[in-house]
Amino acid sequence: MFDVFRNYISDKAKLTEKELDTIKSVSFLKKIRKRQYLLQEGDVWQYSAFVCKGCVRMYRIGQDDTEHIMRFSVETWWVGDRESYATGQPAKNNIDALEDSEILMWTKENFQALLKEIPELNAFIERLIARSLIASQDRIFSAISYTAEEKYQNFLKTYPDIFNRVPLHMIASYLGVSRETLSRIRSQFNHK
Amino acid sequence: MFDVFRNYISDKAKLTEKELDTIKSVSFLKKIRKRQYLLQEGDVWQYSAFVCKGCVRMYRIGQDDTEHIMRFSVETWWVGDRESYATGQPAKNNIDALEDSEILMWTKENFQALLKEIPELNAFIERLIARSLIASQDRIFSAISYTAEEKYQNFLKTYPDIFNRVPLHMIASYLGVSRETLSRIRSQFNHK
DNA sequence: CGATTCTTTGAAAACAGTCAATCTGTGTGG
DNA sequence: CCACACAGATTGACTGTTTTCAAAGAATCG
Repeated sequence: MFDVFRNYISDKAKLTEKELDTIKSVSFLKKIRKRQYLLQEGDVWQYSAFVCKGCVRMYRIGQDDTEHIMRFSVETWWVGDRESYATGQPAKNNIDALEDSEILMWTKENFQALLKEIPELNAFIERLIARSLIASQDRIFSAISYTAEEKYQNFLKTYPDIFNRVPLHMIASYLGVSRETLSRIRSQFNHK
Repeated sequence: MFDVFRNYISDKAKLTEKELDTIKSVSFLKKIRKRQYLLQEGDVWQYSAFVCKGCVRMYRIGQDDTEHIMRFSVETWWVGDRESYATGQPAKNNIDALEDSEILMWTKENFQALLKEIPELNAFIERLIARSLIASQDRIFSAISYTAEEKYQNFLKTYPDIFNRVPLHMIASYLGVSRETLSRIRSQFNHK
């Protein structure tokens, strides 16, 4: 499963075989079943984690006890609660698996050592975080400026690899609309 | 005006006087009048910028030609289009002044040299970016899970120093609700 | 003071949410 | 292999919220 990571990073950061070996040597693979938690609200997230196989979601519980999905991660996406990671505070988020999944993980300690040791990796992670910020900004813009239908269309366009893989009511949750509304938007669109 | 920055950073990063002098030596101060642009959509943003005085906003124009405010920045806040900065691509955002303002700036080139030269500064900026990501996540959660009233209450609580300083219709724009709705929410709340 | 910007209010229409029922497909256990 | 439970998707009727449009009142600024 490390090969998924190796393949992913090959065109994104120029790492030597030795560096990859080092990265591999401190990694470990966690297999989780569908519906199993990777992180529960209240626990502290202390890992870097990369999805090699499967699909997971990160979500928060709102006042009304409903789930609000912050993020989906499929193969070759990273996953984790950055807030808890950065602050050491208990996580506000839950992470669980939507499919049987395999997650490549590093402890925070080990990963930070890698970043110090391998400047290329460090630079790559910086670019990753920069892109993450851009994606967040775009999602905020979508949330405050798009209609429900536009949000859905935009989701399809932005995440074509996700929308046919996760339940619709979860996409609705991600977009911040009710599942019924999303269902109606879709049927409207199909009648054209 | 550099003293505003000096004072701001003193308890956030341990910098020597010499380092501060270096940082100051490559900085420049830009004074902008109310309504003046600091960045216009289509231009490339190539600076790091810190608000010493005044208040600016960053916004995007939606399909329907309406402004959607992505961010306010007042004294001791940073401002800039990170996406354009990171990618070198034309900005999607506009930045303009809501009050006469004074902005401490560095060119991207100079600032990156500073980051290399002063590890403490680099570490501080990393923490800053981490916090920025956390704030973005919270805003996304607010956008997809709160009612309009909750969004407003949360804004008041989160940015008490901003809400009585910028026009209400801009807060409405920031929250993604119409100004009329925000006005009604406020009057409801006042009648208690 | 006049012009502009900002805020509020009213009424109607559009929109989205809720509740409840139904329909579908999937998978499990008898 | 069938029956059943379960998760997911859809639909209808209703309710409630938000937007839109229009107008008018404040506040601010030159």
